[in-house]
Amino acid sequence: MPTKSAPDKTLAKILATIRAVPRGEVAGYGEIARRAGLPGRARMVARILSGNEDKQLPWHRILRSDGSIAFPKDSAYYSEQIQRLRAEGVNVVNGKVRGRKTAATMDEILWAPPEETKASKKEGVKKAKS
DNA sequence: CGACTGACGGTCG
DNA sequence: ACGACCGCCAGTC
Repeated sequence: MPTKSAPDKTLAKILATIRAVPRGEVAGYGEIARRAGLPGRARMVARILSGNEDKQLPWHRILRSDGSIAFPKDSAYYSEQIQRLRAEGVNVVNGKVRGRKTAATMDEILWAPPEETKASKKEGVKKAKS
């Protein structure tokens, strides 16, 4: 194996970070790299994933920074990734993943955390709890 | 050693 | 919202 590439340590770190992504969650390439302590190595993460063979690896949870699928729509992986994500309860629309940022449903808005409390300035939007 | 490439990211028109 | 451009990093030719 001629290519020695990055130290196995780095590789392991990245893989570990990817595996650390909880089910039903998604993360960007750059995000993974950054979490792994490798800022600016987004492409390296992509390279690793491109050559991965580990089925255990939740590669489908890795998307672009804008939340879109990294594959062209005509790619087989494209649909597969979306299916896997949906299987985990992730909302995917038009090749893009809807994180909690985009409040798709009204429920999401009403149930949203006090972060965007701007809504609270309205009338009696009392916050509810589970 | 230099050019090309890629499951990227951010900016600009 | 979308595509064109440019910048980055590591690997391959």
